[in-house]
Amino acid sequence: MQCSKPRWERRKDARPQELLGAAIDLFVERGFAATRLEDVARQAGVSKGTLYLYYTNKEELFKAVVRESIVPVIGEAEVSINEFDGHSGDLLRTVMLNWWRRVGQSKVSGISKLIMAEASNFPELAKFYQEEVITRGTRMISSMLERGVARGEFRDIDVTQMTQVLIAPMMMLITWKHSAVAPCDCAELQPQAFLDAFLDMALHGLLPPKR
Amino acid sequence: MQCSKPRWERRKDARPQELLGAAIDLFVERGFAATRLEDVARQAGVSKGTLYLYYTNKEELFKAVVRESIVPVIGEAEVSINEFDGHSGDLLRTVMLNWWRRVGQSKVSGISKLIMAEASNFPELAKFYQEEVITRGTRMISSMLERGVARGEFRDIDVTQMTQVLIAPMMMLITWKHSAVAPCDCAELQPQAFLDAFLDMALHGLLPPKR
Amino acid sequence: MQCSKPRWERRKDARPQELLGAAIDLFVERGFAATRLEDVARQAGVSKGTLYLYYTNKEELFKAVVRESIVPVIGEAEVSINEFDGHSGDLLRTVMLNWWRRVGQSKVSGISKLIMAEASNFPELAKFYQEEVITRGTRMISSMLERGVARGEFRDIDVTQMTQVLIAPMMMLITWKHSAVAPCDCAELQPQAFLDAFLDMALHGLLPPKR
Amino acid sequence: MQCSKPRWERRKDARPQELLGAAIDLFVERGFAATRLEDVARQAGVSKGTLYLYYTNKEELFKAVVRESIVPVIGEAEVSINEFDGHSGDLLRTVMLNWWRRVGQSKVSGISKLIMAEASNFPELAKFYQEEVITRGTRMISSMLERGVARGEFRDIDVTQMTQVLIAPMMMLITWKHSAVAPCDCAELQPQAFLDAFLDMALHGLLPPKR
DNA sequence: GATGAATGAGCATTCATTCAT
DNA sequence: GATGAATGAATGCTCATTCAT
Repeated sequence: MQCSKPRWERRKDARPQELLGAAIDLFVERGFAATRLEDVARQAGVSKGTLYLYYTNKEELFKAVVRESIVPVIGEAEVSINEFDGHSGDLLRTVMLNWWRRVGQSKVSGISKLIMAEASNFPELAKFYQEEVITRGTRMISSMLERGVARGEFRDIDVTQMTQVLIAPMMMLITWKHSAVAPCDCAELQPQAFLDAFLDMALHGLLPPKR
Repeated sequence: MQCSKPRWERRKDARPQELLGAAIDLFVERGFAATRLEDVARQAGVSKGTLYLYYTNKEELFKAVVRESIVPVIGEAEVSINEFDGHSGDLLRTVMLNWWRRVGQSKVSGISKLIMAEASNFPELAKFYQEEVITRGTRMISSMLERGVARGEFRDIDVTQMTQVLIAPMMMLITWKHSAVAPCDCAELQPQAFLDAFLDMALHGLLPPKR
Repeated sequence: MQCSKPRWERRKDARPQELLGAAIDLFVERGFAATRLEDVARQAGVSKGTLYLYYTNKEELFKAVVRESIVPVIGEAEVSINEFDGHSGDLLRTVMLNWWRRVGQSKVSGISKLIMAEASNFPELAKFYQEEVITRGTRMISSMLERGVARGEFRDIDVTQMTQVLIAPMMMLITWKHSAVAPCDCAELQPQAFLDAFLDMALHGLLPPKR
Repeated sequence: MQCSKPRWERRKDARPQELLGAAIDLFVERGFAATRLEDVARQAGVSKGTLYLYYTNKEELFKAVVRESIVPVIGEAEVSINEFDGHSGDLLRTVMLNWWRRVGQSKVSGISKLIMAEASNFPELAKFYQEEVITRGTRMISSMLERGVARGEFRDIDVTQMTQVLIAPMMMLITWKHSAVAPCDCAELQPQAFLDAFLDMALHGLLPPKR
């Protein structure tokens, strides 16, 4: 189980990773349109031309970043939901806090923000992201709500709308985190406090009426 | 009896409105960076140069759009809050539904979305918007929460965090509306249903514990 | 010998003067190409359109400035040369120092500098200036040299070349005065010292050999 | 046996020279502000974009032209002055005639003229040129005068002023050569005759009084 | 006469993409 | 495979001049 490849060949295999790493950094920092491929190449230590050997254009590079960074997180969450068997409120809280740790706190969250910001100027990206991320993520939240309602742990809510209600603050948190403007006089967002406040309210509001 | 169209028409008084109208349309449709001033001018029926007679550059044009479209709405809301004297939950609901009618449902909402998306690439705009809109809007929500707590109509919450919790879904709704990606399989968001679901949950969660 | 015209009518007569005053200021400060007619009009207290009532375009305005400011000085010098009857060296010194007082020390000198700088981009102006100023001025210097040679007060020099030799430092002084670059480490040119040094050397060099 | 011309040719090493060559031609012909970079590129046989691969902007291109064309001449002159050991009058004559051959007679002289003309509109260029050319050139002339005075070969003159007196006609000659206006009725300047006349007079005037 | 709103050609600079080496 | 030189369309902004009022 050794790695007998010579140095430069290992490097060749590593190229896509290095490029994706540079790409995510810059996309997150500047957005899709404002990121220059020359900067991506330079940061990855290769030439502009090389970048085009691996990704046919800017959009394909971006898609690769999404596949690399976000899609796997969703897969893992789907699995953990299927395996969980406690109270649905706990499940919801766990999944959402986990998502915050894996996505919200990492630079990956910048990709989500960027998509919200720029997707309308790049329809191809919008379509891709919708299919690969949004739809699957939404279905995941909905399934937890349905589980809670079915098990009598949640009120009888409008699942479609409540799904969006639950997603919205998480996405907004991300947006604020990456956006130069935010609704707080203080210099820093306090995401954890925000999440606590939100989940507290939300789970409180989802509980079925006491008999 | 000829009526040859003059090369141009002198419309000094109407021009700013025409230009702002064209500008808001295009800014909302394409974002700040992607909007070409030549297109704004053409849509307003004037030449590129004319636009510069009224606004010194792209950023000033954008600021004028904000002053024209968003700032007044905030002013009105501030007034109506001061005059209200019923239950704070009703006040909150009223103000937020009203904001949705005035901003969310109009193209003005596109400006808010655009700012979240692009502010970090245009620090000057970020600063302007933060001061003119975000800070004032945030203070407005907070004051309603404080009123509710003071009058014993709300639980004793963390006002700062809860303010953000309340703002988040509204902003997210706007973002989705303008974003080409959104967490719904259906073709259309249902903002009204979303708002109902959210306010329902939020006001439910804010109520003080029954004695 | 009163001036019975009403206020606004006197003003109308004064317009050309006001415009020329503003024009010379700005041409001297920024050069021909870089001067904006809008600024000239504003400084003269009129509208852009008005300027075009008096001067058909930028070049004509400039010509008027030259006619107003430089041409008369040459006329006066020609007269005073004809009337002088002392030693030609004294005449030369007198005329050149006088020219420095009338032109070099006033903003008029900026026009000469500007012409040297920009004439090649505006052939029409070059032609005009050559005819109205350069040729006449040159002839004037030459005539003094010829007078000196004829009267045995100067060596038997190449008049054409010496004319240029005498003109050159005066023009250069003007150029430096208006030029942002100059061959002195000190902050200020000392035109008077420069002139003294030059005339000293020149008149010394023009004297006929002592028998 | 076809020989279709490629869309472009890769000439990295030659490009800077080609671009500088085109740049100096056009700067000299039209001045700094009036030279369009697109024309420079076209004359060098490349596209606009290529120019920016080598020079970050118009000012840097201009600085490169100066470094390429004028600065070396000054360096050489400084060396030859240090090595000379005859009469200071001969040194002065030699250096100035040499400068005329190397700068005055070539298109390089156009750059000096251009600077005098436009420096005040481009402060950055003025500063650069002052430091790289004017100051060094001035120091060079002064040092020759000081040498002459110290060795008793020149009168005891005001070196600072005389330095300017000597520089002035040389610069003026250049200005006239490139200026579309000049104090001669004939179509052509006769720089050589002018220089002879001037140096004759100047060196004559610098000699110490005969005992 | 006066005004100033309107025009539109003009220019420096950027950057995704191509392709000869 | 890798390089990076070259391309050229795109865009914000300026200003002399025109002309309806």
